[in-house]
Amino acid sequence: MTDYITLLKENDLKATIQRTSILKSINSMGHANIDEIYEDVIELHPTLSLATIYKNIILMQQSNVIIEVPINGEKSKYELKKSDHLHLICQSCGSIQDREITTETKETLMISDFKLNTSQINLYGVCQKCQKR
Amino acid sequence: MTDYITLLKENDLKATIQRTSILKSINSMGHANIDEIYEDVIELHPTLSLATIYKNIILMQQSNVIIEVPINGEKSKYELKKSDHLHLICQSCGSIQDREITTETKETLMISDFKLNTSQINLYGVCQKCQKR
DNA sequence: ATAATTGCAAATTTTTTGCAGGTTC
DNA sequence: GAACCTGCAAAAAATTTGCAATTAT
Repeated sequence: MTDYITLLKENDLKATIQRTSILKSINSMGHANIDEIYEDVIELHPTLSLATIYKNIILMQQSNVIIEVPINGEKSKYELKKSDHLHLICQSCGSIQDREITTETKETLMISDFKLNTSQINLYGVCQKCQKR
Repeated sequence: MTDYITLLKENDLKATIQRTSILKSINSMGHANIDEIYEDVIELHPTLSLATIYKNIILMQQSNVIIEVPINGEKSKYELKKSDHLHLICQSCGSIQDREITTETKETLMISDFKLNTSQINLYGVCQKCQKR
């Protein structure tokens, strides 16, 4: 089980209940936007405020504890920082799946004269489940 | 020179001055968010309202005349629909460059059990100009 | 002539801010 | 104990809506 307290401290953030709750919530959903996090988190902590979520999402993003996943026509979602991966976004059911970015893909994305920092690959389409309907 | 009137009519949208102005504006900037479009467009059409821009961005997106480009930590930008390409986003100066998506890259992104529709590839890093500083 | 579009003002939604009280280290 | 964090309420920013007047076809 991931130790959110350690994760936060390693990044010079105080380990508050609010922060560990937000991280736990994001992790359980995989990818979630502000409202989804809020709805989830107040189940256990009814007094946790939206303002606190906004403030912490910004902070934890700056510390690279979480990553923003902007999505066409929707509010950005957030995920825990993990190794490089791409997103399969189903336009039918909205589900998001992670997939490894292969070394071959990475190689084809090397571009001269551009010092690559992070890549963001979102593939929009129809997931397996929805294809079967 | 692109003919925005034809483009709009082909997509069953009436060719109003407001719409052609918005398209012209997006094209001249390459990529622009709502506010940038507004600032640009009122130079020539001071009465064109923000509400009209919002309404039309949504409409023209639905008709696939323009494409949303969501960007980490910023408001989405919009670009004219063109052939598949990826974005090089400079984290230093904010510039956005288009690059062709090579067939090799496309091949490595074929994923079984996922019916791919559109792909969105944003590479964040430092552009050539900024590297030289 | 008809149906669609515009611009305005108002309403709604989303995000940010300031600060007193509480918590973490 | 010092510095930081929270929750509230209020402020600011972003987006949407309704409608009368105008415009495109």
